[in-house]
This record gives sequence, structure tokens and C-alpha cells, in this order.
Amino acid sequence: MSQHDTAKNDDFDLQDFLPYLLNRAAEESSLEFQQVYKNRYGMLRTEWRVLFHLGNYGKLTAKEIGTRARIHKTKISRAVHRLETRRYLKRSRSEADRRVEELTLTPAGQAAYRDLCSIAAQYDAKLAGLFSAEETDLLRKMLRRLGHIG
Amino acid sequence: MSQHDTAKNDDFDLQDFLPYLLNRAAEESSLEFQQVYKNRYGMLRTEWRVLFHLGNYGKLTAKEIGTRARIHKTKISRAVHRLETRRYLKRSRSEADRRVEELTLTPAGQAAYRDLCSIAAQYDAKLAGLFSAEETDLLRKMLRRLGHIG
DNA sequence: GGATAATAGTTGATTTTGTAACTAACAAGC
DNA sequence: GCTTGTTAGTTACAAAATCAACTATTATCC
Repeated sequence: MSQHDTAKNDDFDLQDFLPYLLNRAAEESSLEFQQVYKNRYGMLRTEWRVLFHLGNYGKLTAKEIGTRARIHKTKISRAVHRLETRRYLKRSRSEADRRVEELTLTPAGQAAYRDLCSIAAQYDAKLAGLFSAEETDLLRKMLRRLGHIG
Repeated sequence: MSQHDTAKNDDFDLQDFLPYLLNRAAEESSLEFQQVYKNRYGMLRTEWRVLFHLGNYGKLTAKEIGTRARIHKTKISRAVHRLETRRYLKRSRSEADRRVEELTLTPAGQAAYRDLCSIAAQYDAKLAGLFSAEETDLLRKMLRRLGHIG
């Protein structure tokens, strides 16, 4: 059996494998926006996500952010620490349950959030512009389903 | 301005941000299949991708794999080393250009490739089954475009 | 109320990745 | 044929992700 016959195994092609396509599209689409929060605010992706959740939902605990965004608690813990060091958020022990920390953005954090949001919105529009409005709507719907969101 | 008003900034929601949706869907959809190549063959994602490309296209150089799959050469280098150590592939210096290494799968590598391919195909069918055939086709088309493939 | 289990979050050790500098081989210009 | 530049691939060091063990607090249950 030649190498080339092996290549024709099944009727399956990596180029069509959904997890592969999803990963490629995710990497590619994240790259450009990543430059913004990285260069402008020195943030990592997890930090941007934590910032976003706090900006979007207001006061949250680390646990809640982790559950909503499916981020592991150690990543959250380190992201919160860095965001706190850079004065983008502050934490305070909950009175009700002293294990819990309530996280909120500082004014600087809110400003960064607003700035990044507006850039994200622009960037999203640019990506969405590759397709018709109906197609983009369907894409988001399918991605939410695949990502178990909503 | 209250925390909650901040949340209503713009008409933009992270839940709809395409890079976020793409990343969530990519992570979620990769998880299950990842268990297979990880637990059954002790492979990392890059190794599975390298194996796949060699199985699918036959003899390739590290450079070619990197170009096709958009993987950085250091990642390829390490993946090739590990796959070689585990006897899934062998390399030989090109006669024509002695900088280049020609990579091919060993029989064990081909067996792993076939096994993983058939599981991948099944898994892909399962994901595709969430939607209609037309929807899935459109999804793949859009993802290829977003990932700059094809 | 005291032992046991569960939960929120942190820390440390190990693995994996990313960046930059490196070696070796080839190519081009003169 | 010898400098200069380019390309394939590796390696070293720093940054980040992962996993397991840890502290502190609360909940359960006898």
C-alpha cells in the first residue's frame, strides 16, 4: 500500500473537520483584536475576558465569572490579581460569605472596558461584514449552540 | 453613573462577539476529540495535526506542514521530535537540499492516523448533525473564510 | 456542637508555548 | 570563489497554561 493510497483513506478531509475549522477561524479572528488589548493595556486574553464580564454585568465573584465564561479558577485568580495590581478592579470580601470576593471595576477599569468594547464592536462589524446579515445571524446562532452558550 | 448603567454601554454584548463565540465553540468542540488522541496515543494537538497532514498528504517537510496548517516552526519541530521518539514518523534528509527533512509516517503512525481519522469523522458527523445539511455547509464555508483557508 | 464534607480562592510544581538567537545549508551577485 | 542574504530547522530562555495540593470558610449531618 503506497503512501498515497493511505491519503485517500475514508472520504474524510481535515480541511472540513469542524473542530479544525473552528480553531482556525477562532485563532485568526482573535489575532487582530488581541493586539489591541495587549499593546494598549498590556492584558492577556483571560484578563480581557474578566474585564469584559465585570464591565458588562457589574459586580461578580471569581466563581461566577469562571462559570459564565468557562474559565478555570486558577486562570481567573491570576487574571484578577494582575488586573488588581494594575488598578483596573478592586475586590472586597463578601459580608455574607467570607470565602467570597466581590469584584468590581475601578473607574480606570471602566474606561478601559468602554474603550475596548467600542473597538470590539467595530471589529465585530468588520467580521460580520464578510457575510450577509442573515448568514451572520445564523453563524452566531450555530456558534452559540456549539459553544453551549445561552 | 451606576454599575448597571455601565453594563448597558453601547448596544454591544460579549455574548455576540464573533471572536468570543468562535473561541468558545472551538474549545468546546475540541474537548471531546482531544480526549481521544490524548488518552489513546498520548498526543498533543499539534502532534495530531502533524500526524494528520502526513497521513493525508503523504511525504511532507516540516516547512510545508507549517505553511498548510499555520503552525509555527518551533511547534512543528517539537511535535516532529516527539512523534519520532514515539515511532510514529521517520525523517530523512533530502538529497536535493540537505537543509530539508522529508517526513513520513511509520506503519504505526499510519495505523494511528487511520484510527483517529475514523473517530474524527464520526465526531464531525455528530457535530454536523446538530444542524441541517445546508446550514452545516454554510457554516464550513464561513469558517473557511474566517480562517483564511482555501 | 463537633466531625466531615464541600466551596472559594490561592499557590507551587510541571508542562507547554512563544520569542529570539542560533547552526547549517543553499543562493545570488559580483 | 567569496561575501551577503535567505531558508530549514533547532535550541535556550522567558511567559503562560495546567494540575494538584493547599488555606480558609461555610454547610451537612449525626
